[in-house]
Amino acid sequence: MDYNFKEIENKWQKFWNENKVYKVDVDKERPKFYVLDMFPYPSGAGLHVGHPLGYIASDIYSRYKRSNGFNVLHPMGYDAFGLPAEQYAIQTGQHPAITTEKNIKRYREQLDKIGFSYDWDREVRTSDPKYYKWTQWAFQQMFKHYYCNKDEKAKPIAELEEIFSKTGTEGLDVACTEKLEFTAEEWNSKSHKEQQEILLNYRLAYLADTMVNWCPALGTVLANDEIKDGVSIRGGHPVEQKKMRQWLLRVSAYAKRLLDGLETLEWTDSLKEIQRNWIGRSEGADMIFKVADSDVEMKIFTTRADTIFGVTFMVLAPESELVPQLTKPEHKEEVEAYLKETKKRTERERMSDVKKVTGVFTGSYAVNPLSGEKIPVWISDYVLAGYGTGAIMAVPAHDTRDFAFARHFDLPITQVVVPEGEDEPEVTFWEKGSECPWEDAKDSKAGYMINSDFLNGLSVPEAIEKTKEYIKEKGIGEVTVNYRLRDAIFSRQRYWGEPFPVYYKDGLPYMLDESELPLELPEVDKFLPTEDGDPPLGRAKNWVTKEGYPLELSTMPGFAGSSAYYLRYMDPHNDEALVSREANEYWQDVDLYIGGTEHATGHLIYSRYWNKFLYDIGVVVKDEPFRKLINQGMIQGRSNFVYRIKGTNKFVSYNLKKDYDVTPIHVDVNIVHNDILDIEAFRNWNPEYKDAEFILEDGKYVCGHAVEKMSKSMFNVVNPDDIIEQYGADTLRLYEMFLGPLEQSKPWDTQGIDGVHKFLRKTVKLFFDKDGKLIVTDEKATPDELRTLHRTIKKITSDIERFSFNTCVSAFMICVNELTDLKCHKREILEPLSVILAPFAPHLSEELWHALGHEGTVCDAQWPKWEEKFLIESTVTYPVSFNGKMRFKIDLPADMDTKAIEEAVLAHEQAKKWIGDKTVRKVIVVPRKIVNVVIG
RNA sequence: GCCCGAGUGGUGGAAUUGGUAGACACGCAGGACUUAAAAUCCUGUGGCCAUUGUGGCCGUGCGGGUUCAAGUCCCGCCUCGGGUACCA
Repeated sequence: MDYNFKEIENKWQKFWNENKVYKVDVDKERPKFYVLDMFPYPSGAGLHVGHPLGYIASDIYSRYKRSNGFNVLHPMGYDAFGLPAEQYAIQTGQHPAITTEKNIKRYREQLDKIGFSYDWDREVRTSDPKYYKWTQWAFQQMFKHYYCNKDEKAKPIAELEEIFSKTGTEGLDVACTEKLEFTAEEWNSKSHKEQQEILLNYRLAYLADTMVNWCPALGTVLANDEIKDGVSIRGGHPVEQKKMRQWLLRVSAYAKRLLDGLETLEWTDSLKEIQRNWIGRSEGADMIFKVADSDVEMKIFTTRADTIFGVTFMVLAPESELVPQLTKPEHKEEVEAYLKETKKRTERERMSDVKKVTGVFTGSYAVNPLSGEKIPVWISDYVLAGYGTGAIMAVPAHDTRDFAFARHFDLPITQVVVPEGEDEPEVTFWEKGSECPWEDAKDSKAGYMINSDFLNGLSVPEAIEKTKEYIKEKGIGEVTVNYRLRDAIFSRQRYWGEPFPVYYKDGLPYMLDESELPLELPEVDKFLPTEDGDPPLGRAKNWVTKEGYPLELSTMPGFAGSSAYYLRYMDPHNDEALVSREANEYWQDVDLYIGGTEHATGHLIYSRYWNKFLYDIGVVVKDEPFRKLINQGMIQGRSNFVYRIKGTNKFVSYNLKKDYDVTPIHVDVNIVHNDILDIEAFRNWNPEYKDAEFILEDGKYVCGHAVEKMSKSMFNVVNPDDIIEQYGADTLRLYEMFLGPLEQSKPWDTQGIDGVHKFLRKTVKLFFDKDGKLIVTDEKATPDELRTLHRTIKKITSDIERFSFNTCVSAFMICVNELTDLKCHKREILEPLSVILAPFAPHLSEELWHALGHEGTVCDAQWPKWEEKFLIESTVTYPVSFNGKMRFKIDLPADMDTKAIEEAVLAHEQAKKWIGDKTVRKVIVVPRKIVNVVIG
């Protein structure tokens, strides 16, 4: 029978749909399993062949789990707010909701063709008011909570107000923007407005004046993870620093828990490492340096307090609040000029000339708390205001940046660590006027201390310990931990996002009442900023509350809607809560999450933060949202080239091009087969090539190729619809898996797809003859057939468990090849085979399952168990090596003991040849594996 | 610079705890069927040498090491990919 995949796939997709085969509900009788795909942004280009890779893998795993008796939640939805639809709206005037709807429709059509087991009744869209009601709600909850460091937990802001009114900030240990100090009396005597201003310092969602990444081309602020190399990831536009009043989320409050939580997760080490680096924990000390002839104190953060005797100057960030206090009148002009200069430099410029050393002296001197020495205080933009305290102690002998700065401004250098493996040099101090003995800062991770008073002779770790103790004792500092993780800027000056449920009264923000949620996105005449530079929402009519108070004009960023979508899938139609207690207690968390690694520092940090907050306020039962996470690799494009001889319309074949001066030109991969150009199709492809001439080799035009990003401009986009049209969805599914390990990036090359398609046809042939008649018999299976089947069940089961889907496909091919050779058409073998094939090729398996006489879906068939008894063989073929080199094979009984094996091997005719006149020194026998004879 | 990860035939890749390197597929070559082509089926296919046949040597980025045995473990390098970058 012909393998009529079109008919089969249409038939069963219809069946699944009509019978709601993939609908799931809470079922306390069965264990749950939650498999999630990172939901897509529905772009105008539609899906290419790289997108479904992860979806196919998760679908296989979902079906496998279902067959093993689990109640599997496997939903899909759309991350529907976003810049491209809005940029398109700006250009064309078409409302982004319309564009988005259209794109979603196309995505859905494409997804449906692949045969996924999604429960579409649970679909969510982040741009749906019913959905974003809960995004807005969560934001309001963050506004209403603060973070208590002692209990490591979010708490209601009302509790903080009570603390303030009773004891002020005395003994307070909470997350805040700025450390404030006031008494209860002071708090109680403040006006309501003043109190509200102060509370913003503590709220988890707060409004603050902050330096932001402003992208003029997009007209909006961007978060750190939305920028790379100083330009926006979306569109590649330049970004500059600007101070603006913005909403922020106090993600930094959760830094410790976000870091510690990683230990409990089954994520790849590399992904955990990326998150660890992003969170950036460093242990060190805050130390106080007094300023000479002044009451001012400088607080600095250092991880190397032990090098304090090597400090020869101090540096402040230009933005530091201490700058005006420490600038002496005679240096004022110079300092102000420098500050003006640094402000002008955008982030991008700062990056492009990293090596350029700039700075200015304040005129002040600080006093080293240990040595009592007076050292100059400088200002330089190599010190960041946002990290630590915005001030450092400089140890030029052991820090590259400090060293460069010292050399540039001729500041003295004192070596305090002799690195491991080096001898103590004669000269350990340098100052202006003599030749500098060093070319660069010396490594100081390991070694011993010199020029350091009571630390002299100690090893580096000992010295760190001793200094910490010392500064604690003397009260000149405290041991602290610093995190690199910044609070997330949460405002975007754009239209197509969630409106903030916020209004303003007397310049202060207030939350709308929960009953007024969702606050729906208003209509605007244009999707551009207003003439006054307000965001697009400034164009909306009546964008005010019932009482007439103005509403917030910014909208929320992309990560807002994706931060809790996995919770909403558990209970997608609930109007009373983000997720009901019952649904959340049943589904708990995501057991398996599959998606791209590009979300490592964005979505995967924010949603962990979001989830932890919801956990703190009792909305969800799990502290971490994604227990196991797999990053699927990228599918790259495989481009093809033709070579045009310069100045002509003549093209020369790949292996002949070296004799000509040619320009390589991308050619559509869809008109190239196995690197051979379809010349007719090429002439029709572009009018420019209508009259093209060719220099052929062996009568063919051979194209060149290269692996590049899959994109329209490279003409290497392969559309899953085209593959399905030609080979069917089951072939597409198998081939995507067959390409290689899931986590690995690999180029898409349609060559080779024939192999898996042939495999499916061969499978069909085990069931039907060439007239389409079922030839399956009820005959008893032979040991060989049973061994093939059970070996395959074992291999497939264990390979699915370790997400090795490519080897599964090979195992199926081996199985079908063997059964074909055995001419096996027995139900006893073929029925279990159709069940284990179902996760990979669900359409064909469903067809075969029904052909075998079953009524219900193959999805609910019990996963077969392999039995070891069928795998046992009576003889083992031992490879026999001599000095580690395999020379011949010998068949021996499986239960033969070591001694007998040794004798049998040595008695073998071939063994004599290899031993020759040499002596047998040793014989190693690994039962059922190998024999190695050591001769010499 | 720092931190991860990876280098295996012409190609994608396999080898799960150190135990027959190259499974499975693509491609290529030869053959069968066919008027022909497509499809299908069969055979061969890491390199080098030798050959009537049996065969031999080399071989998992490079150089060392551990081991009876190394693609797999250890040390040093090279190349590519990813992350991050004035983070004190």
